[in-house]
Amino acid sequence: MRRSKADAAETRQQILLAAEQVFYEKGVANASMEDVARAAGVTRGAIYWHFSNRTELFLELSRSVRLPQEDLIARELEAENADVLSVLERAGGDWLELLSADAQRQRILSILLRCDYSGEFACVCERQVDIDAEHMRALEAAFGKARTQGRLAACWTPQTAATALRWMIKGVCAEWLLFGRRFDIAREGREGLRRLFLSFAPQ
Amino acid sequence: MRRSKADAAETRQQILLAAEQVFYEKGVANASMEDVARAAGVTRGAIYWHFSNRTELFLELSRSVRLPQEDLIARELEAENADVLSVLERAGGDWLELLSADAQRQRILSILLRCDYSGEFACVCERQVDIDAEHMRALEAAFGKARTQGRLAACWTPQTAATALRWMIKGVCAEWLLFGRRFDIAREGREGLRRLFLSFAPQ
DNA sequence: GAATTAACATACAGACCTGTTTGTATGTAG
DNA sequence: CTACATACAAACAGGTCTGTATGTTAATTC
Repeated sequence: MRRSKADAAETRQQILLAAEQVFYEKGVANASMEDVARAAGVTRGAIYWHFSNRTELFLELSRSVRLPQEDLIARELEAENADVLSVLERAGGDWLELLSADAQRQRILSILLRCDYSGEFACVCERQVDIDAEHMRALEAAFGKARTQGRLAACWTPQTAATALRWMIKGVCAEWLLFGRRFDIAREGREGLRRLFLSFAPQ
Repeated sequence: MRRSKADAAETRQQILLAAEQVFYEKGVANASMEDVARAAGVTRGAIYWHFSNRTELFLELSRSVRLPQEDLIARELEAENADVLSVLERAGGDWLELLSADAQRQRILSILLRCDYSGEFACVCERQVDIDAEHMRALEAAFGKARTQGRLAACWTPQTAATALRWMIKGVCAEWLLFGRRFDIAREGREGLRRLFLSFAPQ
């Protein structure tokens, strides 16, 4: 029962969706390929046709979400001469709000956070680390620009400011996603960012 | 070959030490009991004698480390009328320094961070959440005291300050432990705390 | 000092789960 | 229209890991 090319693409997408659901519920390591297959309405054969193994399926899944990094970078770059800090603050807040409204993004981020990267999934982790490093460079550049504009308080360096921002966003995401989403991440996140950026500003 | 009570206790300790090593290297889910047994110089029989299953072994291991919470609380409580904020800042910094010098603590925290708590290990996670909640109450109380002393800037509430502090410590620990310990956590951690607590202070 | 029992080692049954292979029906190119 | 490649399903082979049951020896107990 050969399907057409378009059918196959849809099957692949179904598998990714199912993997997202199942990995989210059982964790990447605990979910069997059979679980994923059943959720996708296919057999393991289909999965192994489209993906060579679980790790690659996971890798592909991780590629399908934009992390805060990428969005933040995009926002920051488009603001040439504007007030870099307020752009960054708004971009961070917007991203948190986007996250709070997008269940799929929440699931994928949860999977990435809850996963144990030691062993077979190390390569997935490495990719995250790479993205992270690039993001840090961009953030530091942005804070450097703020510094030359005289908009960064003396007690912060571009590096420490970027680090603090990164820690806060990572912290709030982890807190919210891993422990039952027990607060309003958009509101409290923006509030946290507001206070942090207040301390970034001179005086 | 029945051993004496003292011998048995030592065996148990050896198993815990081995579990720490193996779980750290392979992750809790990926390590087999056989791995742990071999590292401890016993057989799986010994492990199953002392611990009913892997989850309980893991739980016991998690009990053997003091998290930042507990130490911070202790420090904070002993400071009755002193400057709460500087006590908290120093306690946080001290704890990070302690962590940076204690390889065992690093390993256990790494295990706890990297572990996937969905499924069988949910109970371990719950314990962490409970400790966390209690810690937050204590921290909020401390910041509340600072507020009544007029030492907390108007833009912070006890709750938001406690949250920010928690996020920062969690963030720096996760960053350092999970991604190759690529910076001086004691120094940069203290620096981050310093800046955060500067923004806590009035003016 | 016999009986008991604690502290393991060893052996075993069986549950998964993975990766592969084989089969097959159907698009699709020539 | 035929030959082949594609997109799977189904069956298979093998390994690993867990939990338990049972054996064994030496501490304790009385």
